Amino acid sequence: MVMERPVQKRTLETRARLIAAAEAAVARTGFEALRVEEIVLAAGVAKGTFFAHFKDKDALMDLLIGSRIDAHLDAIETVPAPRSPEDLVDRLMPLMTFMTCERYVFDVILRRSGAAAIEDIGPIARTFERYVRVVSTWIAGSTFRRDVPPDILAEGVQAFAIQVMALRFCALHVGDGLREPLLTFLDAWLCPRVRPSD
Amino acid sequence: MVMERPVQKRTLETRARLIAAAEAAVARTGFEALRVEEIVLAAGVAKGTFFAHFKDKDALMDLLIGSRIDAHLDAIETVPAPRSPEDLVDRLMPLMTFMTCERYVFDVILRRSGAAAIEDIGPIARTFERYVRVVSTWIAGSTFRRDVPPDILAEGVQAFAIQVMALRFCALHVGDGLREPLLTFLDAWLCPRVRPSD
Amino acid sequence: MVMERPVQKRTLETRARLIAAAEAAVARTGFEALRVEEIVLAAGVAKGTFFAHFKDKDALMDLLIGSRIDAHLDAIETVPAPRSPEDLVDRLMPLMTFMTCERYVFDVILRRSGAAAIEDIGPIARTFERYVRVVSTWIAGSTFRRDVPPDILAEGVQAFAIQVMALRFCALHVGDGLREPLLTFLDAWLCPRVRPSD
Amino acid sequence: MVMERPVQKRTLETRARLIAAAEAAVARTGFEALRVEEIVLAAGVAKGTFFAHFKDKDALMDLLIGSRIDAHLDAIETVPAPRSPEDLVDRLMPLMTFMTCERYVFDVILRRSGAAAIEDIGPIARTFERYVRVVSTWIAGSTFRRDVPPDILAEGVQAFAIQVMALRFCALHVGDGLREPLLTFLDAWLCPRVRPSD
DNA sequence: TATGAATGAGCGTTCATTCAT
DNA sequence: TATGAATGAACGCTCATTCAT
Repeated sequence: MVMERPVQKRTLETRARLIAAAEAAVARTGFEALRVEEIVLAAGVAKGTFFAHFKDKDALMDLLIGSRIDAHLDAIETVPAPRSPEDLVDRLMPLMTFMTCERYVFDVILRRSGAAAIEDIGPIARTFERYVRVVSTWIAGSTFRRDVPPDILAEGVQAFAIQVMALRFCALHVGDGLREPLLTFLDAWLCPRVRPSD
Repeated sequence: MVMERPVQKRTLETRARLIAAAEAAVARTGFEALRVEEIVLAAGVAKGTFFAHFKDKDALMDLLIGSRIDAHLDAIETVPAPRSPEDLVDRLMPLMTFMTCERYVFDVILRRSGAAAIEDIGPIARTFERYVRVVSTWIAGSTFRRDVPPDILAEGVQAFAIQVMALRFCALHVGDGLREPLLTFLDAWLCPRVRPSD
Repeated sequence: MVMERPVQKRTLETRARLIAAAEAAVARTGFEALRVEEIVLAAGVAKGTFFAHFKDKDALMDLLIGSRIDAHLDAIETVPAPRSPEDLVDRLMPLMTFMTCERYVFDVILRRSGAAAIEDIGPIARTFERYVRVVSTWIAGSTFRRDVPPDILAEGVQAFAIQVMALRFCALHVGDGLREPLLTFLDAWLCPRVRPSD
Repeated sequence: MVMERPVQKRTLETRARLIAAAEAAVARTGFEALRVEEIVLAAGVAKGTFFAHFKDKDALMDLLIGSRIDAHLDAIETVPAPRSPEDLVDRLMPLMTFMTCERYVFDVILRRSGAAAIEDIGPIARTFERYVRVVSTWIAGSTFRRDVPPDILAEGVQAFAIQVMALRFCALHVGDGLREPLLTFLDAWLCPRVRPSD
C-alpha cells in the first residue's frame, strides 16, 4: 500500500521559490529568454533541484503560461454571457492579447495545446478544454445558430481565434489587429444569413 | 547603376546538388533526422557552402517542406473544383496527410506559416497564401453559401484544417482521423442550414 | 630574356583603389576589424583581384602599418639629433604612440618585425632596420657612452622601446605612460654612471 | 554570506585529465598542432566540459606554456646566483630555448605576456613577473652595476632576452644563436665600462 | 530532496584563400 | 588581370538534462 506522504513544507517552499523566480525573470526579459540557469540562481537552488520539481523546462513553461491563461478564463467566467459576436470577441480579446504577447508564447501554446500522450496533458492543454467548455456553455444559452451543436461551434471559435492570432505574426498582416478579423469570422460562423437554399 | 549579374550556372548546380542530397536524406530518415553534415557530405561540398546558400538549416527545411506543399497544390489545381464539402475534404486530404506526416513537420509549418518580417516570408508562408487563393477560387465558382466573401470562407477552411490537424497530435483525439472532423466543420461553415430566424 | 613589361596604368589604379579603400576602412574601424570583404566592396573589385595585388591580407597590413611607421621615421629624420636621453625619447614618442594605438597593431608589428624567410621581409621589417640605422647614426654623433658600438646601443634602444610598449598593454601597468619608463631605461643604457670599479 | 564551497574532487580530476591529455598531445605533435577535439577525445570528456574548464583554447595554451616556463623558473631558482653576465646567460638559456622552440609558442608568449585586463592576467603573464623578480634578486646580491635599481636592470635583461629571441625568427639572423647576442647586450647593460666622463 | 559537474550532438561561424572561368 | 563561388578545418557555443554523490 502506497502511503501518500504529505508533501513537506520545504518542498512546497522550494517549488514556490522556483516559480516566483521564474515569474520575476519573465517579467524582466520575457518568456523566450527564460533560462533554467537564471531561475535556479535567483531561487538559490541547484540545477538538479529544478528538475526534481519539474519534469523539464517545458513543464514549467506550460505551468507559467497555463496559469496566465487560467487567470484570463477566471475573469471571463465572471462576466455575463455574450449576446452577439461582438460581445464574444470583446470577452476573448484580453486572452488573445496575452497569447500573442510573444511569438514564442504563441508557439508554446500551439505546441502544448495538443499533447503527445495522455499523461503529458498539461495546464495549457487543460485551458483549451476549459476554453471550449466556457464558449460552448455561452453558445448553448444564446441565440446563435442552432443547426450545429454548441461544442462544435465553440471549437470553431477556437479555430478562428488561432487563425487570427497566427496572422498577427505574419508580416503581411501586422497591424491588422485581432478584433476586426475575428469578428468577421465569428459573424459568419455563428450567425450565417443564408437563404434556406432552394 | 548596379548591373544585376545573372546567377552563375555553377551556383545553380551547387544549390541543386544540396537540395537533391537533402531530399534523398529525407526520403531515407525523415525530416526531423535531417543533418547538415549529412547533406554536405552527400552533396560533396564544404559546410561553408551550405550556409552560403541557405541562411540556416531552417531555411532549407522551409524550402523542402514548402516545395512538397506546392507540389500538392499543383496536383490540387489540376482537378475540377469541388461541388460539396465532401469533395473539398477529399481534395485537401493528401496535403493534410503530408502536413501531419511528422509532428516535427507540422511544427515547422506552423512556425514558418507566419513570418516576423517581410523579408523572412519563405516558401511555406507563400504556400499558405496560395492555399487560400486556390480554395477561394473554388468557392467563388461553387454553390456554397454566398453571404460571406469567398476569401473569408477560404481562410476559414484553412483555420479548420489546422484545427483538425492539431487535434491529430492531441492524445485525446489520436486515431480520430482528419476526414470526419474536418467535414463536420466544413459542412457547418460552407453550408449552414439555418432558418432565417428573424 | 624576361621583358620587364611596364606596369599598366589600370593595374596601378586598382592597387591604389584597394589601398585607399583599406585606409578608409581603417580610419573607420581600426586595423583589427579590417576585412578583405570590406576592402573589395569599397574598391569595387572582386575578391580574387585583391589577391592578385597582395600576396595575402598580412602583406597589405604590413604595407599599411609599414608606411605609417615610415612616415614617422621621415619626420624623425628631419629633426636634429638628440643630445640627451630625454631628447631621444621625445623623438621616438610619436612613433611609439602609433605602434601602441591598437593591441592588434603592436602584435602585427612584433610578428612582422622579424620574418621567417628573406623574401618575406616586408615594409615593417625594413622600418625596423631603418629605425636602428637612424638611432645608430644619432648615437654615433653623440656624447653617449662609447664603450659599446652605436648599432648595439641602437638595438638596445629598440629593445627597451618594445619592452615599454609591451608593458603598456599589461593591465598592471596601464596608465604608466611610455615616456617615463623608457627614459629610465635609456638613461641607464646610454649614460651609465658607474665608478670604474677596477 | 556566500559560502565558498571547496572545489570538488571530481572537478580537479577532470581538469587534470584534460591537461594530461593536452600535454600528451603536445609531446606528440607540438603546441601549434594541438586540437581541442583531440584533447577531449583522449581525456574521455565531452567538448562542453572542456569549455567549462577553460574559457577557450588559448586559455589552455596559456596554462600549458605557462607551467613549462614555471618549471624552468623552478630549476633556475635552485642554482646559485650568477656572478657574471656569462653565468646569467647560461642560467637563462634553457628557458629561452623553450620559448623559441616553436614560432607559434613565442607568438603566444608575446601575446599573453601582457593582458588587456586584470582578470585576463594568466599563467604566462605571471611568469613574466616572476622572471623579473628572480633576476632582480640575483642582481641585488651581485657585483653588477649599482647605479640602477635591480628591478630596472632585471626588466632590461628581459627586454634584451625578448629582442634576441625575436631576432632568432628573423631571416637575417637565423642561425645567430641566442647566447652570443644576449651576452653582448647583458655585458653592456650590467657591466658598463665607462670612464665617468665628467 | 538537493547538489552541480558533466553531458552531448549538432549548429553556425569564421574569413582568408583558391581556382576555374 | 578580373571574377566570385567555393573551400575548409576547427572553434566555440548552446543549454536543457542527467547522475553520482
